[in-house]
Amino acid sequence: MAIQVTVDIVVFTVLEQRLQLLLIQRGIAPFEGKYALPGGFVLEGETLEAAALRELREETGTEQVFLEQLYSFGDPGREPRGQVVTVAYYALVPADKSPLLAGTDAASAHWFPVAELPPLAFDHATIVDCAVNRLRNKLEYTTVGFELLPAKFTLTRLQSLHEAILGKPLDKRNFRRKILASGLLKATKEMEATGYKPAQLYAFRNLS
Amino acid sequence: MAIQVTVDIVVFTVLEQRLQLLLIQRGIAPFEGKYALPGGFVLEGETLEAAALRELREETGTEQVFLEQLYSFGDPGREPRGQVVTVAYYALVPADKSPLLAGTDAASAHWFPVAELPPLAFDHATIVDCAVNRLRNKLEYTTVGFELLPAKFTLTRLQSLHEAILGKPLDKRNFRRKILASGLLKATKEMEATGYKPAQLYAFRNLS
DNA sequence: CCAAAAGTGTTAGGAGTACACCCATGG
DNA sequence: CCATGGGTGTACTCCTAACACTTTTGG
Repeated sequence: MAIQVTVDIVVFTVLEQRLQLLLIQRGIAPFEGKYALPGGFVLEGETLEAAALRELREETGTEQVFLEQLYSFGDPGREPRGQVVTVAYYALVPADKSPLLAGTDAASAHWFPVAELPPLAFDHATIVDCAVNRLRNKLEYTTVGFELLPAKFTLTRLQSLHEAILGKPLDKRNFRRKILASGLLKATKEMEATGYKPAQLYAFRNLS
Repeated sequence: MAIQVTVDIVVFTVLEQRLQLLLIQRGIAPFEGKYALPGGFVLEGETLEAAALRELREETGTEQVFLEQLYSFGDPGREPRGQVVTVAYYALVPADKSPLLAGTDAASAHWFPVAELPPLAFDHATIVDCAVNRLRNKLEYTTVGFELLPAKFTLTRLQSLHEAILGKPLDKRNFRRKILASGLLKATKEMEATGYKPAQLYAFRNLS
């Protein structure tokens, strides 16, 4: 029996000030009842990225997400039914777009904070570790953070997003100085009126 | 026809002050006569890394190398004979161990400076770009540089290695300060006698 | 004594970090 | 007027980058 190729996706969001990811409870053996990453076989004629996007859509209803290849896992024995090489991806979806899950081949899907994951099927715990590390690293030298926010946001919100991903508090003044110095944001003409003192809303300066 | 899985390896060395990589001239169609990366099918029961090491041994006689997974490529059409997902690796071999090639399924294998590569088969030019970028990045925040040198080496040699990989000159005093401050090297009791003023030989402080 | 490569310090600017108070608004 | 979160500046340290001469050896 030949080697088969799948994709698995670690879908991140930040909800309730915590970094969370999407897991699907398996309805069939092996690992029936355990939680696993969304994913499935790559179809012929399909790119790897297209397969990841398709699975994401089929299992979670999510579209228009940031998606990046993570690593490939192919140890014999990682899948009891035969040798399966999986190309892992990670995705970022903003909390306001989290579709909460009109799944088709998912028995049930839920968000779990990365600090409180249930036992995972296959080698998915390894994949998740790899994804969390990648995300934390990339946060420090890229703009991935913006992918998890709505189009307009306050600096406090961006900061608490970073804190949720990194799992540690950041200094408010230093954070603001660094972010503003990067030139990646532009102030909008709007203020966020909720709460007490109104807060400046910023947007990502996508290409100027 | 099912999707198949291969590994391809970008094998780097530094020879004659230049970053070079290993290419094999294909003896069979498709792309007969063109140069390609060493690689081949993953066998059942084999890990991806084991497959890469096996191909490296079979095609180049190289063992005991630094090897790291790079990225996976699976676009339909990248391989005219059918859909093939390849997991790309890159390897570093010190110039003094470069075996210069008692290949078996290689019609002929040669080192090429990365700046002067011939046209490559399949999507191997993309894979090479990806590997060169990764190597240059990793050089700046890891110890991969040491993998390309013999056990004992002078600082000048280490510097010219970095210059060859990065493709730009470095300041001698700043380079030495930074490397020595990292604490990764220890001076040996030996000097390199070749040439004029003898130079201190250093070794990588592997785990202390 | 000359050619060749080894080795060595200082300064200036930028980035990161630590740290505490006033401001605008809604109730 | 008070509770809540928004917003701001300074000082220190460390890293980076620019830059040129002396030393040791072989021939």
